[in-house]
Amino acid sequence: MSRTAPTVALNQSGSPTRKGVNNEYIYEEMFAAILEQRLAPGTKLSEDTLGEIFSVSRTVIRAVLQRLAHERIVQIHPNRGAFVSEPSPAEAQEVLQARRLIEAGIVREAILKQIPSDMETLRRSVAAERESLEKRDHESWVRLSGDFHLKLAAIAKNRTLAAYVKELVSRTSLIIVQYQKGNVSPCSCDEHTEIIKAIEAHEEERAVELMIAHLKACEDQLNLRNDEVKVDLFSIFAKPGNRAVKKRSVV
Amino acid sequence: MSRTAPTVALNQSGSPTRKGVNNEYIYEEMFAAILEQRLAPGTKLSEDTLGEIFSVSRTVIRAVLQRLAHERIVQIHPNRGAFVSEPSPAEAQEVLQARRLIEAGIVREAILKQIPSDMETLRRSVAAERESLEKRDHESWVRLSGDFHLKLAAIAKNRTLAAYVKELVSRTSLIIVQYQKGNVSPCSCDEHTEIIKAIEAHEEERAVELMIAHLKACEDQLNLRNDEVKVDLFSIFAKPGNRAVKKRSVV
DNA sequence: TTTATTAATTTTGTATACAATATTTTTTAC
DNA sequence: GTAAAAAATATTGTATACAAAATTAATAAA
Repeated sequence: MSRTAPTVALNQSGSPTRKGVNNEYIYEEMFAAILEQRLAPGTKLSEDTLGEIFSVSRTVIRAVLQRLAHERIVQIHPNRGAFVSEPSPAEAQEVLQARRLIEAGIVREAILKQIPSDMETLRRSVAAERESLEKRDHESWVRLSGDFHLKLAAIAKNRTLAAYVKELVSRTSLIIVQYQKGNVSPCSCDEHTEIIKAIEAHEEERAVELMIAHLKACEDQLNLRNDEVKVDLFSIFAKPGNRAVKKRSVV
Repeated sequence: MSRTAPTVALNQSGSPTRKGVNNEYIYEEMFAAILEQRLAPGTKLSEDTLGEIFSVSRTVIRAVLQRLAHERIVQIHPNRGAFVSEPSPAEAQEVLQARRLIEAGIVREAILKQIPSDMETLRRSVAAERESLEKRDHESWVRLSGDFHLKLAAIAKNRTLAAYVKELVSRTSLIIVQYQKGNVSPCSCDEHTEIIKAIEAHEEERAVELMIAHLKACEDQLNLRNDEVKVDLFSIFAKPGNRAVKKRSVV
């Protein structure tokens, strides 16, 4: 069968849509919305609502949510729906530990595989990061700060490891939203610059140490003691024989 | 609304099925079928056929295929369907490189986190592996050989890294099916045993070196030169002015 | 009023229907 | 008989309908 022009259909909003093109767009939109903190951790992601927003059926939304769930950005509770992930302190430590291991390997490989233009790409990334920091544009900074690590991973020419880094960087963003103590440390750009220099100079051990220290610093800026989390109000107020406090219900 | 017994529906095969329980079962079945080589790389996974086999609609099958695709066991070609992955030589090298990096880290962490019963678990795993090897049960051996790495990853108590190892071990199975040169090396069990001993003795550098050597040995047993792959028959038979050979068509 | 039970509503899980694309078969021209 | 074109068939992508479960609202009992 010969076709001169692709057949198109109209969805309910009237905009033309070819088969199978919405999916990726919707994924990118939701991914960005979560990472840029327009959707806070814990937010319910209703299939119907999202379907309305993007003018597609729940079928498409469900596929996107499942993909995000596999990347750990979204958590699906069976029969209850999808929610923006709320990583636990233990999970946060796991993610940072995984990053130290994998990104140390990325640094070593990047030193071997680098070509001059690669380092130029990294420097531009840091420049954009510094700019957003000066503009106090926190949302951009979070994204660009992660971007450096993604670009570095790309240089190592291992798509499998790069995919893991992408996932881990995304999860780190969610972790930072939940557990960052005070304000953002402005030193991150300088640390990135130091890493670039070490890679460029083929100083392998130094580059690796800088990367590990950088990620440790990130973890140190988090408040991972589960203080406000899981405060058991019952055990605080319940005194023996205190009839004013009702018995603990099954929750 | 109070329920004394869960409501059940009957699917077309007449077996009772509660909402949302099929999914995981079907995933496990398909995962096992691929890893045990009952489904060869390249096999088309038709949604309709699989739906018939498991007595569910394409909706459920599609979700499972998407999950397998995200784990790189299955490859989805848009509008053409899902196929059992056929990893390229480049992808094979990527996967083995990623394993060396991540499993080296797993070994270091396992040395720190291990409790005596862990090493017993690993020894039992190797014993099962040796048994399947003696019985010439190749399918069991492939599975059990990977199982050792999964159990080791579990000891390191990092679920994120363990999930990556699971994915990489699965992909390695597919790679072995495609690229293993001769017969299986019977030394794998011994290498696993040596790794256990080194971990138990807290000999960190030796344990790491053994693991890396083990995975390098695995890679060395593969024929990753793309010889029979992409043989261009046209360039072999086409001689200038040879009218007996038809012109190359677009393939 | 408060708590437990029941009903109503909402939302997810799955099957099915239809549309878009790919594949196969048939037809037609040479 | 071969090759190209067209029709027929099959398969995937998406919307929708209905079922199952969860959530919320309403009612009844204490």
